[in-house]
Amino acid sequence: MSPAPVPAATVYSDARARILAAAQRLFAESGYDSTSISRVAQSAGVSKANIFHHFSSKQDLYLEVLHESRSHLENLFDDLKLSGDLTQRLARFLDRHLTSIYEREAGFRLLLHEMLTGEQHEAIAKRVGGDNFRRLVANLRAAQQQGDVRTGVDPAVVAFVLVAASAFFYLSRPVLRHTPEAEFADRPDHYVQQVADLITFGLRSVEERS
Amino acid sequence: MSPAPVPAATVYSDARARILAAAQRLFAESGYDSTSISRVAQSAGVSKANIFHHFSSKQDLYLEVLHESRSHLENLFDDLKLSGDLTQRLARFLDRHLTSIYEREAGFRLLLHEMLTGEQHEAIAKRVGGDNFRRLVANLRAAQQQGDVRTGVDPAVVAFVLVAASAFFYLSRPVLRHTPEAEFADRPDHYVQQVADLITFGLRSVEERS
DNA sequence: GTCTATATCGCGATAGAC
DNA sequence: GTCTATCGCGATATAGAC
Repeated sequence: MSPAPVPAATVYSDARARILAAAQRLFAESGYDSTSISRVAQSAGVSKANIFHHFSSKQDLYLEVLHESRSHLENLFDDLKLSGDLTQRLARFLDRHLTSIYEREAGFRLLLHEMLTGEQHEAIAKRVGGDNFRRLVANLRAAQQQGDVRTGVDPAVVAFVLVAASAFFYLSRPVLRHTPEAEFADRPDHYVQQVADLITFGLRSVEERS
Repeated sequence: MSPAPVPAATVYSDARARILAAAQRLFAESGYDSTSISRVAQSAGVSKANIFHHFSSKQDLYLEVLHESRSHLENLFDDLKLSGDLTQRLARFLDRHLTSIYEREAGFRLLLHEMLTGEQHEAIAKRVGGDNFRRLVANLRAAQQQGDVRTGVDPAVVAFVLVAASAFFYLSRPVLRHTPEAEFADRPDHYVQQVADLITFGLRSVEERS
């Protein structure tokens, strides 16, 4: 008996997936308008017409890419609930967050493009910000109620500054590499540790503390 | 005697200036490729051909806009050398920085576009980052040597986090407005004060401090 | 310096063979 | 599902009158 043939319906061409992958890379690099269907086709190894077979329009292709990317960004933030002292917990959070950004660089760049020029702000807030940010704020609020974090600080602001420290580090890095003062540009570990230390202990000299 | 006519050479048309202004606004809103010469012409109230009379190409127009914007961004950071306690100095710095961003919003958006997709990173570092960032780091280093800031923190990292806190706040604001946890999105004063407080004192509860 | 008219190109999208 | 060929349009850029 010959092996049962794979049912025809499941022998999908991978063209669609290759198109999505190529489109994500190119949209992420240069944004929507700067990316032509021709280049996507060339990069994916298919014809232009084939793209319009799988997607009804360029907009449709872009929205599918965006949708896929948003799903992959849903776990962009790690939970902060880790053992150890606060500085190490924050350093670990920042390290994971930065690592996540680089691991999902294309998706993250799409997100930045959308924040700068797009009009999907509500969708981003719901799908990316929503759960991630909510959990992070909740973690900080819990730490505050346990006395690990002093009262008076707004957990949402702290959460945002943590995210900003990683995200803007990614965005600025090419510029920082040409800034002599910013030696930390090539030392993400040092940067992460410094930020965690800064936020945990503050700037004040020890003798000044009340 | 009739009044002396204004010398012809000085009766410049303001078309060039209007083109530059319109181009800056449109490039800032949507980026390079999404902005057509036709729209710039329409917005500036001149013909397409007139734009090519004043500028040799679209690229040339964009580079002139970028050059002009960079000049106006040179004083984006205020000096930190202000009297008062450290928290208030930082709050004031952040407030002025954020105000500068909104006052020069178009130029700042162009900068973000370039950071995300451009290849002018070295020029940005030299013209925008350079002096601004250098002075800020120098201020912090001086405060450190005077004992106002504890040893162990890297002044460059602190400077960067301050900048990131303002810049990423601007970039994220449209998304934050749709994020229930981020009430500070509509309260920049509160946000600025919280960040200054956070960085000066850190997160630790008072009884934990060594 | 400013315009109208036009050239030329590459874009998104479609038609239709295989 | 995939291709070649093509359409129609708007893009950057140019020519030349005023």
